[in-house]
Amino acid sequence: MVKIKDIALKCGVSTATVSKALHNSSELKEETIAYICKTAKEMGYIPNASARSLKLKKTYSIGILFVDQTSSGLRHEYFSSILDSLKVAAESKGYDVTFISKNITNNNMTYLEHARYRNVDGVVIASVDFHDEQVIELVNSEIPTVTIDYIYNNSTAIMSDNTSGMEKLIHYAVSRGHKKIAFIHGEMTDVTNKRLAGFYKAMKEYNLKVNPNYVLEGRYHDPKAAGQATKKLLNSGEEIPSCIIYPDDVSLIGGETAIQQCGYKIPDDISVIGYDGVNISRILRPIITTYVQNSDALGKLAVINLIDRIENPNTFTPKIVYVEGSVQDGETVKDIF
Amino acid sequence: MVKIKDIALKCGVSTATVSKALHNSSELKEETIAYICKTAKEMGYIPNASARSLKLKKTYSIGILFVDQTSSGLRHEYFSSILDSLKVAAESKGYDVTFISKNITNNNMTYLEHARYRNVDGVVIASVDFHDEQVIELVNSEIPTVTIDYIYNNSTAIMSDNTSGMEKLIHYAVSRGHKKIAFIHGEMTDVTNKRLAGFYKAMKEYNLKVNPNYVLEGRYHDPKAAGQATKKLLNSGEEIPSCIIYPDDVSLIGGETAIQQCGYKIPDDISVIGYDGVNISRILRPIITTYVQNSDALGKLAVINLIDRIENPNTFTPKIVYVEGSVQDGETVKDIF
DNA sequence: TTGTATGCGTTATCAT
DNA sequence: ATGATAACGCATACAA
Repeated sequence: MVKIKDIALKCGVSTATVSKALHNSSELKEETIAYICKTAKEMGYIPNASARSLKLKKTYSIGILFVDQTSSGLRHEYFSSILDSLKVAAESKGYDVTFISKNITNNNMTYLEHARYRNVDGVVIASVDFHDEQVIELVNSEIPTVTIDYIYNNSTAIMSDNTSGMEKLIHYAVSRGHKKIAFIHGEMTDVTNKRLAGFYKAMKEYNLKVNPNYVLEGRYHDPKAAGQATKKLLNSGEEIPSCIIYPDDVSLIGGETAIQQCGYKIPDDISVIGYDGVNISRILRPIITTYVQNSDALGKLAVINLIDRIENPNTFTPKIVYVEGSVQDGETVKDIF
Repeated sequence: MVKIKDIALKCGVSTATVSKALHNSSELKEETIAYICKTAKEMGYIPNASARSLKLKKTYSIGILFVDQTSSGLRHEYFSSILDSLKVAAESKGYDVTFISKNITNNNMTYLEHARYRNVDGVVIASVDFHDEQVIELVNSEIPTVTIDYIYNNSTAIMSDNTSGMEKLIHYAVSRGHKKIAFIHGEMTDVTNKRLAGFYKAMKEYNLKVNPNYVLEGRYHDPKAAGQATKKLLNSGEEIPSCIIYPDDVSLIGGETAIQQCGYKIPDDISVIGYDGVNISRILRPIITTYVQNSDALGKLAVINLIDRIENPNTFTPKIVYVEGSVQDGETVKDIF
């Protein structure tokens, strides 16, 4: 690998001059810069990030924290598309992306230790257990962080607006004439709480009574759980709802199967609504009526805000950025008037 | 950040001794090591990867190269699950994972330049245009590489065995009594060529004639293209096939819609077979009969082989590792005897 | 306008 | 068994 010293030798100047030339320093004569840069390119010079980082205490790389449990968040389209947009945004700003995890080497580092070890300039935290002590430690550290879908009081948060998302769905369902709306939600996480809040709030706005038996717990990305909850709902002896909202599009598919097994037709007898707006929701027939989360914007905004904080630490104050999605007008909700 | 010097000061020894202690050098007295390591931990010492890398010319990090076009490979479950398993395997070996791309900083680096800049110890190449000059440059460089689903003659390749995958599918279809088998394949890539080879080979083995009109081109992950090809097939005036094989599970869904629109029932009139075995294939009803690619094994093997090459450069010779998947016995193929 | 010298944190060689 | 010191490649304060 050719280094600054080599260029200096070839050009008959000092390493300092070369370094300055490569940074387009105004101290140097135009022609010196041109000459040095030209030979540097000819010699195939590539700076050494490690050396630079050691000197500058800055790596131009950001860490990305995805949970590293058995079934990583990466496998969910919502997160993989966040990762993708995040990566693109970071690269366009000159930052590289590195995964942060616990298990680096044998000497079990914490997230914070790992981030320090790699000297990342900041970390985007997504899809983790936000109550994990190690995550909290990281957020409270000197390392700039941005969280996705969770709010700490000292870190910027990019939020897919789950409350307004639910409100929009209820609004949509009501505008189609639905009044008996059931909500099968995911396990009790913060996201779920927000959706529940939106659900109750919107129902109240329309003066619709919420039948307590119409609110059931399923699990995210678990069609079987959704199916079970659906059957429980339909076999309870209670009047059946005209519309069921599911935790996500994948759960919805499990729900659809259960509904059909109970002898009902979609959407003629029962309408169904999903959440996420994953790719498949547009491919299946009937097209799924669902709430499309703007995962592209989430990833991009996370990076923009993180880098802004990194590069302007003085003007920084924690922000909460809400990202709105939109209702996908599919074919699983029937007009009933 | 506490550094070796701080520990040395506190312990009243030299930095050299601390460094040795932290590496469990046999030169040192047991008790010295114990004492130094204890205080190091107490002081919250974390090594500095940049400094270490500068000295050792080794970063304990590997690059991962995904295409960075508009629609990144990351969005396909096949690749995101490869990435996930790859990440887990790398971390368990003490290596971190960094994305390699073109656009780092303004001064458009090539893949190779980027890899050199970050001093990654090796690169896993997946989901790219393998004819891209920059990719070829990287593979031919001094940096160890492992490719996924493509073979260069001087780099280890981890291959999802597309030929035997197709053979297994044909075998499965034939064992169910099918003879009139159509194959809608993806655009003409190397993967497609392998699948075509497997298709023709297996058909020949069973002495089944391939109707040329039964082989059509669709596009990967494009249900619309699959639907069009399906309609072309069914409206050609030709006798309809009893079974259609699609480029992937998502395409299959588009095919199913087309088949139903043409007035046929699945699988009673026409059986369908997918490829990939994505999550959704198990969730939909009917469950998709498909070839499940072992993406976990692919990611893991890529890392294992890459690290092996990194750590044992002398004993290395390029290998080709074939990873077999298995037929998922779904509900979209009918027995016809 | 250019050069000299130093230090970033670590490891390794060679003394002691 | 431990310590002094140089070197890794780069950027910068300061000198010339």
